[in-house]
Amino acid sequence: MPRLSPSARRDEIIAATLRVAAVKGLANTTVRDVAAEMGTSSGLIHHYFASMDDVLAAAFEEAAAADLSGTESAMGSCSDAAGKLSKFFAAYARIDEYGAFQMWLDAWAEASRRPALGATSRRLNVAWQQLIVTTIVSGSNEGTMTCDDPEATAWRVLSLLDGLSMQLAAHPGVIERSDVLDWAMTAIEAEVGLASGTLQRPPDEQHS
Amino acid sequence: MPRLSPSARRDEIIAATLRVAAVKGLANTTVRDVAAEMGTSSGLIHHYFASMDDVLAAAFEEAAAADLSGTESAMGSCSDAAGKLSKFFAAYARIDEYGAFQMWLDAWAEASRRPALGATSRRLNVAWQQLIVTTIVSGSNEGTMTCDDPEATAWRVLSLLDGLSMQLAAHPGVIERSDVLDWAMTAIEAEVGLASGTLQRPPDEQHS
DNA sequence: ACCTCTATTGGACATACGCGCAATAAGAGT
DNA sequence: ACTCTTATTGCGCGTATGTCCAATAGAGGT
Repeated sequence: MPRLSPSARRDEIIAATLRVAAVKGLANTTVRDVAAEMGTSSGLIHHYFASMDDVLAAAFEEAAAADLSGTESAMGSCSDAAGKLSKFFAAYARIDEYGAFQMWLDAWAEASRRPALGATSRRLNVAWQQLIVTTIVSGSNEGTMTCDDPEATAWRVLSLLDGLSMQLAAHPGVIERSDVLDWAMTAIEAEVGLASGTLQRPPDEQHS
Repeated sequence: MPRLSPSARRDEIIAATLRVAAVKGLANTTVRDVAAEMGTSSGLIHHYFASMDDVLAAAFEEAAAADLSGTESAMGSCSDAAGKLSKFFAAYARIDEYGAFQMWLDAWAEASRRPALGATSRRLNVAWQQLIVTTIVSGSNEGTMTCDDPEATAWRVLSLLDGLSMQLAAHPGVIERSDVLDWAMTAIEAEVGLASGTLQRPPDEQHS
């Protein structure tokens, strides 16, 4: 196999890991799977990562951080706090439609068994929560929102969203995808003192 | 080891599997672990179960069904709907304190990859939701609660509870255990038109 | 007592895993 | 051309897994 620069090879390992994990799940992705996906030897992977735990953590970090920064920049296109929240939910919806939510389920289940993956999962989860917190705070400063405890509200809304999305991913059909967003948006409207229906619901996309 | 009747031995295999799984997690529980826990040989397990998958599915089913029926009977000790809801949350809290929540995380993550486990997980999850639904309906009949859509309310409350508990299990320390129950109970109070604080909060148990 | 059924044993077998390491080869700087 | 660095190989080690099977032992019926 062609000799690559360390950073290019590292990126390719992460990309290959994500391709495998999308099919087999994060927890069931092995060193040999990744090596076969790249068409290289398995030893190469340990030349760049000290352990498989680190590979999985880096891969999860890559995917989740991309989703996070994408959401962050989408929110940046709105100047008002309510508009930012609408963008937040629209971005979240796009992510779990793509099937990326399964990776979060894998990460949460493995968090207590793989230290590096657990630390990454925790950090990114908190980052998502902080996205909501700062928006609520800016809404308070605008005077359009009121909230006693933005930290707690953010955890409640994010956990509601996560819990509902988990049903969507694990038990397809028990609830509707469009309900998930609507319910979560209604919940945060009530939490921050917005009139129900203020936040713009994303169009309900039809799938085959 | 004493020779047992097939049904007794089957039950003991399941019980031993749960004892191990509480510590190592469902996904990481092996045939040898279970055999060692029982003090028997590993071959014995395959005399009763065709595969390890079947053992895990049976164990998960047993544990989740036991938690469910335990909660159901605890709720039966109250005649009023609000009392039943208080019992529901108290029972839920006891379950996730025991560490059984990790098992649900494993089940949700694997649901889309293991059909048997997925079907069991779905069925029991719906049963938990229906526990809330029937209580809300009986509260409506009593005249103590009002709810436009008990099915939707039940999914929202259960998902909030699951989402928050997941943070508790996967990322210890990011939120407080006592907050989880309090937030979920406050949410359902608002959903069914009970005054905030009506439901009895379980005492906050201290751990070492 | 014997016999039959089967619960139970203990280990073999093939496979898979993470990880480490000596050997190889490719590219960059001189 | 020559050297030095290091990306890459290919395989081996130790361990763990699920599954299978011939052999053993214990209990109940006759």
